[in-house]
Amino acid sequence: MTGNRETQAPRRPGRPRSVRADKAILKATVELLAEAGYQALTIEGIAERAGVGKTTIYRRFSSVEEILVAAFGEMDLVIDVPDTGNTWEDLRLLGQAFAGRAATAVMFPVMGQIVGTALTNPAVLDAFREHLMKPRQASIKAILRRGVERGDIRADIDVDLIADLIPGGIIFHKLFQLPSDAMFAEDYPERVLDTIWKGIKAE
Amino acid sequence: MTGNRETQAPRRPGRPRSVRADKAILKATVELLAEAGYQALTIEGIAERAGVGKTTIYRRFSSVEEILVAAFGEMDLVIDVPDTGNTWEDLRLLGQAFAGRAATAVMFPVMGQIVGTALTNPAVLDAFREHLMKPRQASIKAILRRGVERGDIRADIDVDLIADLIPGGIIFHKLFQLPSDAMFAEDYPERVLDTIWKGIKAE
DNA sequence: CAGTTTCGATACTTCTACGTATCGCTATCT
DNA sequence: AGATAGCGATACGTAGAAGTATCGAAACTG
Repeated sequence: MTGNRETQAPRRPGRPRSVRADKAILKATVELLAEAGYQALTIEGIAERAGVGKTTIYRRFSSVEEILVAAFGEMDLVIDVPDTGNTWEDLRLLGQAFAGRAATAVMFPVMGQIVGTALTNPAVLDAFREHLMKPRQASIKAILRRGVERGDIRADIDVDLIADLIPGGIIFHKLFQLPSDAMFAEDYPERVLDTIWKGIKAE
Repeated sequence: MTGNRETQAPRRPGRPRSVRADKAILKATVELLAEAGYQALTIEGIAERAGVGKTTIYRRFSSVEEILVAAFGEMDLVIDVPDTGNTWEDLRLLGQAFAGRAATAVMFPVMGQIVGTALTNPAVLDAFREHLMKPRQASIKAILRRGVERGDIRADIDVDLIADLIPGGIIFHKLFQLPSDAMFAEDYPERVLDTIWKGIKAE
């Protein structure tokens, strides 16, 4: 068997691309984004931070947006879904984790800027949604479905919609209700949950 | 009475600032933002569009962000609150108007970019929130309070929270659930409302 | 009318990032 | 060993916008 060159490893001649550089580029991109925001994302800045030549980046990507899409693509994060046996409590824990992480960081402005780029480059937002948001919503859905099975939650609810409503209410509050420098009230996620709960609980 | 120079009209000598230029600058800024997004907002671009010299802008503002804050400050928009006599129907109309306007325009990316600037300049987001978002939420609150008075809605609900939840659920869905190029399902605001309604209706 | 300030226009310097080219070196294939 | 392609580094030209300076004209005050 000699003819496996095209199927598995095309193996062009010459020095292979550095896997180390691959990783350094994506890592530097994410770090810069988290620390300094979207506007700090320049090819030159990424190259410097990654300890990599600009050429090395241009050989792989042709724009910052392409790098971001690739970085998000490797991020499929795993959310550990709480399972206390109590559906309400599971949702509360998830909501609080969500709010806590969000309140801390540069996360929200960055999310805003990602949404902002959708005007010229939808791919970035699409990748963000697919790899960063979907897993979070999937964990909410998992809890909701479990609640339905247990009989805690009515079977006729729209799981997808509830999974929008919980994080949506929390995020919207932070973005467009609270002053920029304010934190969440500690019990806010719980209050959101309380209101929604009345609309979805069984009986 | 001779000494009113400081209280009313300081009236410096020389040619007065052109009110026409004032308006043209703010108008051009808002139009550029709506048509081309935040990144198109440059002093030079605004000056050209407003038919005004750069000097004229720098005499009034020292950054694009300052112009934006001023522009938002003049925008206190009046939302006409529907009053059909039916609380649920009032909310549905408002939600649909909201979603309709949002689906059309550059509105969301722009909102995203405004949120994004909060990282370096909270004043812009604060002005946006104060003058653009608050009036919308005020109209939701007005409907909710009327509903409570009518006895359609339970008296112990958290009006502020519900006023976050309705637009929050709708916006979040558009931003982080739908693919970039997708429109709202026509009945989405209504479905959001249905779910929340179960948690707030009287009896 | 004299004095003052703003007007729009234009020119100018500075800065930042882009994208390309070139360097000597290195890693891998045949 | 020789060919090939990637490596980091550096230098370069280009482009867009920032911010400043200067101009003659215009709009007010006293």
